[in-house]
Amino acid sequence: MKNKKIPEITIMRLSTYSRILNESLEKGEKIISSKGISTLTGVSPDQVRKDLAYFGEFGVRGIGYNIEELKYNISKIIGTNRNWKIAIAGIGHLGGSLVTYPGFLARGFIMAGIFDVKNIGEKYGDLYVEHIDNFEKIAKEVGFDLGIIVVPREVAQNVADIMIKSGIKAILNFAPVMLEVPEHVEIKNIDLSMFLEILSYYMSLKHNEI
Amino acid sequence: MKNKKIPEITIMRLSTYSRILNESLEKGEKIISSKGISTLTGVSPDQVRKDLAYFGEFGVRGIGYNIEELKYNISKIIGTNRNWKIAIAGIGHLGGSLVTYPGFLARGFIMAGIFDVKNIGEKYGDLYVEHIDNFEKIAKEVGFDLGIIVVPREVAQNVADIMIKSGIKAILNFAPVMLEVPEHVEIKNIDLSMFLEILSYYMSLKHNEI
DNA sequence: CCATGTGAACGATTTCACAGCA
DNA sequence: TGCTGTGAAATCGTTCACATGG
Repeated sequence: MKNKKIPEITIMRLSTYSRILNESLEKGEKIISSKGISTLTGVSPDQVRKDLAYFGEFGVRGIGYNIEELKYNISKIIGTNRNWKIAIAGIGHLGGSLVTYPGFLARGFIMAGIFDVKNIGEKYGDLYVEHIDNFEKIAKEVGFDLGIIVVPREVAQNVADIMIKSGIKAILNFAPVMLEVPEHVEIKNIDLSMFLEILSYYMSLKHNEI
Repeated sequence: MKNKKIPEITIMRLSTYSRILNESLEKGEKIISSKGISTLTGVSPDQVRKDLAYFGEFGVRGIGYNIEELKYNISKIIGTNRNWKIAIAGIGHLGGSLVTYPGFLARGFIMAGIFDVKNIGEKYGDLYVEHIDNFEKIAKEVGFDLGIIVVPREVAQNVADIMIKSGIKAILNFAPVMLEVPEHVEIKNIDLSMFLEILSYYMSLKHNEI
């Protein structure tokens, strides 16, 4: 129900439900049950219902969920009914690939500015690389909501500070450092190596068991 | 202690500890306390000690942890003391950027094969793009441990099946689908859009509070 | 009858508090 | 004394079981 703190993992699962609802819609389906969602996502039906119950009653007893409606409600919950504007800093290999990452646009995120300290003026999609020193000025014009940091770890905090000063509300950080941000800024750190290391751990575990 | 099931989040934190231990070593430090690790990672000191306690007693009471030693022990735990060989499938923007991702090599992962259905023969680093149809043959020669899937979601399961048939032990999947894999294969799914959606959720939360 | 919504039971993880030892 | 290692308590998340209502 309302007014309870929601675990982040619930939000992650909602994001997954949202994705598979789109796929079901594309297949022309209209109704789905928690069991159906479970099959497509690997999440237990109970869990699916509990996750949704945090936010309201979206289903019909004995029937299931109207897919279109549930999709709409989830997008309202996670905020993807708006079109957040993204600024990305760091156009190395990874950064460059994120600029054109099809998944972002598909979920309603708009790439609205790209920044670096070199290759200024180079074109990506329909944006040109701007110098990071112009971030604040351009942010005033464009109004970025969310920043993605893909710069070397030594300069990541600097870039974060610039973004925050310019009014960015959330940061997705791919640099392997813990960035210091004020209370009112949301931050999510992603270290891609970490995922390989988790797999490494499981592989070692098995190997050592034998 | 030994022989208890370890939560995956503990492994993720070990990976972080490992990273900051490297940084401390580079700065010439020798000893670190759980409090020091806490400062550098944002994990509580209690949590740090509990995480390490799953695997043994690595510290000295009243003193702290020898950094070099702890780093060695963690790398033994998560298996990064070995050099896992990686095959990557899908050399689009994201895939291409992962081939040369500096973080992977830095943590002991070796990019050992790259595969696609087009751009065959193109050079990345010191590897050439091979056709995915030759995966099994090349896997026999090279002995890949771990596969990274960065292909469109429609063909991701196919690619996974090929990798598994060729003896791959773990898969990191960037395609937004739940892949079916046998019990003995480890899989980790990453949907980059999900991270943006989590941030979107927190931004909406705040906006709606006002 | 069927699938949702939800308290209650359970299980897992984190925090607390302190004993143990250099 | 200072910091680790660890049971016990508290918190958090998941699963169970069933009442509810179309």
